Amino acid sequence: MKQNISQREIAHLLGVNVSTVSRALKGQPGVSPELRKVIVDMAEKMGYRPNPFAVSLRYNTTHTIGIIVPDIAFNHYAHIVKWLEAEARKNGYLCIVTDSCDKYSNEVDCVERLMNMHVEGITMCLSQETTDFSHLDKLNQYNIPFVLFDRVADYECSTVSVNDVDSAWQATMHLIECGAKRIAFLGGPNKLKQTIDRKHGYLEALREGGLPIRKELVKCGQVSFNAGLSNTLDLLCTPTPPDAILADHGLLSQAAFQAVISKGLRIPEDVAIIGFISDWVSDMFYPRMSFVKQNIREIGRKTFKMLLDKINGDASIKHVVVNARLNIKESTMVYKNKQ
Amino acid sequence: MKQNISQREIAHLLGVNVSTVSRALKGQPGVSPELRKVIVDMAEKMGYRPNPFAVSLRYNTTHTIGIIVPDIAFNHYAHIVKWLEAEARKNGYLCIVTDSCDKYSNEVDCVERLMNMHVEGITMCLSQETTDFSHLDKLNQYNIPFVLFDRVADYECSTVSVNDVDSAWQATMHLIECGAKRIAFLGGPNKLKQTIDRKHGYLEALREGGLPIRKELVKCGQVSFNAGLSNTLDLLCTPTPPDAILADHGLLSQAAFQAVISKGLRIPEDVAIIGFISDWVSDMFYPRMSFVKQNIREIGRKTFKMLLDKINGDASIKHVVVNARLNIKESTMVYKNKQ
DNA sequence: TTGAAAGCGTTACCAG
DNA sequence: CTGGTAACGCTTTCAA
Repeated sequence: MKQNISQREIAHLLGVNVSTVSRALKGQPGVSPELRKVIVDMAEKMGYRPNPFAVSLRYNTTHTIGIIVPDIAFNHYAHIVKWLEAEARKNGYLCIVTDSCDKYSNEVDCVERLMNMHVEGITMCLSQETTDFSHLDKLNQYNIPFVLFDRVADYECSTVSVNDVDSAWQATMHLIECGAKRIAFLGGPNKLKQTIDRKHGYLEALREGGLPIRKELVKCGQVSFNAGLSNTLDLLCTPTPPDAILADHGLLSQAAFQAVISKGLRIPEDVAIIGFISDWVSDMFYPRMSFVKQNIREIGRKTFKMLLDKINGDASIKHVVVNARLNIKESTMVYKNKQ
Repeated sequence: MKQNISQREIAHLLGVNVSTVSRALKGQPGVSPELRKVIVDMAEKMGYRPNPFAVSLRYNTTHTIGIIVPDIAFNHYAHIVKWLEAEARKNGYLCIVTDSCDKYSNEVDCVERLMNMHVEGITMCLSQETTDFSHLDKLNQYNIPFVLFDRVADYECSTVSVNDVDSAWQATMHLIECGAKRIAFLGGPNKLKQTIDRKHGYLEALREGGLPIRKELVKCGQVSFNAGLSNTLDLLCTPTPPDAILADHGLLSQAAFQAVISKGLRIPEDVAIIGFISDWVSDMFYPRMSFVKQNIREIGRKTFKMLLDKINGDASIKHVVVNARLNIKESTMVYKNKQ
């Protein structure tokens, strides 16, 4: 049962000074080759590991970043975390992962805990509730680098996001081309920028496509499976239900799908569906769901890169957009001629 | 732009000693109420945050645990991480999450990095390749507490797992009761204990159910979507294909489902499928997939609890089994009378 | 080439 | 009740 061994102990055992041990182990000049070998061998033998806290204390650096996601169990975010972690590892960083459960209060708490831990930087996806940015102000005050990804906000800071307006526009246009006349938009909270942008793209497409904008076809609410389910059921139970649905988020897409099925309606003949989901999730539906394909790996890589640059002193504010594109599957493959 | 402020600086500003500041901020006795208030107010005003590295250095404790999963992007593991993180937070711990990508070499590296970080404990799900446990030996040597979850091994250490043998037995029995005569087992590597156990349950059930054991219906290989796909296709392309499939892992379940669909076969009429997946994943399939329901939250909670006990000095080795039970959906709802 | 000592921020012990 | 100081493990500067 080994104890943590320190440089001092090695020095003591060898009858040399700690500073010599330090130099030898760090490969710094100023130690004779013979002595160095003796020291290195001893360190090896004793299972020496540098104490990261002593090093951190000295250098004020931790080689650690913080990640905050709304729900680590949801595949979209988990996937991004995977790539963030992969990039972090390549660059010698460890990731402290925290989950806000999509709640603002938790998000604030996560920031607080990560600040207390003195992570070198933070990358986060905002909760759906977040409209107050004082926690981000705090990060700025303390000069802690951070980058927002996926869900960004109207806040002066670096971001990595998806072309929300345009991809929603494309999705809606596609539905129009499929012959849909009554396209519903199933979204998150009205205050969430991601939803605002995607809704904007949707509305623009309706306008350009010459379809009337019907307020009753726009259903925004919580990003949750249950909210998505009941909102979709509401849509379907009106006298003039939608013939197509654009869902703003993976959870809502799944909920919409199930709601439609549960009403005994056919996809895509009765209702076409397109959502913001991953490809492997799309494949699980029957029929497979058309979706807005986001380059998740790229989001992860770009986000980490940007954060690393900031950690290394880049003070500029950048906005990177990782383009998403449509991927058409059976859930929208229909040519309708209604009304 | 605030700098990190130290107790020393506060002491300096107030013309008192650091030790007094320390006592005041820690709420320890031995400071007059008035002075304490002055110090606390000043600390507040200056935005003082204790430096965790100084504290760690002092106490040799980090309030950090390490988590190693085979694939953080896969919902089953991501879900467990969610609950682990939730428990950790409640207890004042942060989680360093690492992803082994189901590779042994990465797993060893993750252990190494977490040890270097001096996490207080590690909880991990082994990679499918892991048959050498020298990295666990190392953890024991250094007296670093750890707990294995989900995938455990024949190694003397604390574990939290699912009743693999029994749940596979139940699943197989269920298929037999549905009238299946040729039940295939789609599993992970033959050396993976999880697969061994589940296969064992499957074979036992066949025996008890009076069905012959057919070697050609047991397909074990990589745990990956592609391996699952090709193995299932192999099964389906034989002259006497299976009429039911038990899949050993979520990825394999999904792969099996798609393989069957892609061959134009009906579920469950031609091939019934049951897998080890989560409920929300089950719901996405059409027809919904019968599954072995694992209590993921309980796995997370029990694992963290056990690790925390170890950190607090409990040296005993415990094996907790979180029971899983069948959840029957449409993918096996059929009564066949074949042959 | 090697040693001695100071310092990073915090806490604990001992004096006053 | 308050101050001084040593200690945690490591690095760096200065001196020998």
